[in-house]
Amino acid sequence: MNQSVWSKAMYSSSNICLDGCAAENLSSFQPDLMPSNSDSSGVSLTLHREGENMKTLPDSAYYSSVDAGLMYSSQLDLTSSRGSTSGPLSMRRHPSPAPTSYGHHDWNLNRGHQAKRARVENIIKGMTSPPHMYDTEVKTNEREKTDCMHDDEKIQEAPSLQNHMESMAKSQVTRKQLESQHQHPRQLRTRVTHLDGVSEAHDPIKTSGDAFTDLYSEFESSSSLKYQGWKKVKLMNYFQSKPTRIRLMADVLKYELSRVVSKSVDSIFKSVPLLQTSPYEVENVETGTPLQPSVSSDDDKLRLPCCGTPEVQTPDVQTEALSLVVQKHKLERSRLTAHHRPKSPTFLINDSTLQESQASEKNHRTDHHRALRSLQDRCSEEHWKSVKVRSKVNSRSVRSPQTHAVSAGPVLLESIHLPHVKTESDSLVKSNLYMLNEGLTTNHLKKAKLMFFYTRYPSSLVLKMCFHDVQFTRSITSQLIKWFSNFREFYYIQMEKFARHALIEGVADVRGLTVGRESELFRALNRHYNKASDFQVPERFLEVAEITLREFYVAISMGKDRDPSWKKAIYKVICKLDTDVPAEFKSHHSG
DNA sequence: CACCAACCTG
DNA sequence: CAGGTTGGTG
Repeated sequence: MNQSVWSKAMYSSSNICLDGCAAENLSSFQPDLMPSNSDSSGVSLTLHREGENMKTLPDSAYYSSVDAGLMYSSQLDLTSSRGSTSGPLSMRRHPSPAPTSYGHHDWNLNRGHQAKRARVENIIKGMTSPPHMYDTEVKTNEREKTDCMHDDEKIQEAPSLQNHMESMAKSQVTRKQLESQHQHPRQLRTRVTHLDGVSEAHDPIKTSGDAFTDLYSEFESSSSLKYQGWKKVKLMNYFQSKPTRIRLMADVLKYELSRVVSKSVDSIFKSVPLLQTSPYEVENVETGTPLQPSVSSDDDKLRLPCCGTPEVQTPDVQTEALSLVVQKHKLERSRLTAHHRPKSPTFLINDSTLQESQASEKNHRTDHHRALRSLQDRCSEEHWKSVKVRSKVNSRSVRSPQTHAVSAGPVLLESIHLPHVKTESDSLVKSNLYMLNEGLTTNHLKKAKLMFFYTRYPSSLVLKMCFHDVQFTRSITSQLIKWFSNFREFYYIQMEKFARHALIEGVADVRGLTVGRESELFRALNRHYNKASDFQVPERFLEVAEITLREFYVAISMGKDRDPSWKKAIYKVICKLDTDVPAEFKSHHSG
């Protein structure tokens, strides 16, 4: 067939011409070639490409300009669908203005609540203590609250408990305030009393009559006469013997504490990955199955750094203290906007995850992002479920055991970045993360595989950006490079295999070689790099795969494979088709 | 010599 | 996927 021969010839010159040849030039004559495609129907490797193009190629339009040439017939389709920019990749080109976990959307949505709460808090502040007292008072409360706990509790729960109590106190008082400013003064007052009591009653010495009286008078001065009656009752108690009063307050304190503690414990258990329930789910009402593009955070980067704050046990090679510090203020801010929820040092990871998920959720994440996140969630979870940390494991044996890793783990992509998040008390966390070599975990590996969909030959800079959570020692670097080398190896092996297969099958024209999402080739690749198939593979990858396949096909059909290094020419072509890795993979550090 | 990528092997 | 080897490069 002349047509075939001609097209082959044209194609075979691609290596030479494609670099300099503008895509337009190619596309200009493609229309004439297309009709001949009818003879490709028998090609096993051709699958729905024609039908797919109109719909799936839009994304590639973004890339087409990057790599002029090698577009083959797809160029035609590109032009016809260029107008569409709704593809998932559009995000890449038009990144969200607020890529951090603290997007504007999130911020705006929270502002209202914040403002409200701020107002209420001001009111409450005014009621409970002079403005200048508030901050110190809170701190005092925290210290005192923890003091009255049992030692073991104190050690592990103090930080979270105090946060919890703090937030609970606020939310409770707030709620009361809003609900019944005048209708249930008693309850309100009781609340305030409790709160004050908690802070004051504990320390018999500090709980001097003066302090107490001050609080009451303070409160009273800003209260209406409606409180008078109740106040009398309260004052009677107040004028009881000091021991009695203290006992009373102690009881109140005990009650509050036990209630809060149990609540805290409950929430903690609910949020433990072990129990298949992530705080995220709790908050968002059953995010769904793992594969479902759950809304988890994508600011993986921030996540860990934030989480690990308390007692970070620096693991082997990790040096994450820095990021932890850097991120701390962000955590603080996040806490302000995040819903009041119990926080525990041990589970801060989940917490921050939630924060990010909230933020990201509101950031109009694309399906693409969600897919990425969900995958990460899932794979993270998977690793969290693992039980052993070794420095050199056959990932296969590592991964296999986990099976019902069902619920969407809140840990992110960079949960991966967890190697450093070894909190003292979280033997749970620590022991559930598989560490491969030098701080690289199985999650890092997964991430690397996904990155392969974008870049087959990542530069060291890209690697550093995407794996900013690991210290780039020589071995880490070479390890990552080795991974991609392995990825490529598999990739090219598949390409060669399918190209030869196509030849054997009698495919006479490269145009008959296509790579669609339904093709066996793609399935093989997807199986390898995206086992869970929960990541939306960029359309561009399909194009690159197709190009690669065709390069192999042509080379083999021309007998180039007799040259020992015949593949190198192909590598040279393919390495130019790398595209930027989406921001989600990269560091979110603003620095 | 160091470094990298491909290759080969287990 | 990791180790080791090989070949190319600077």
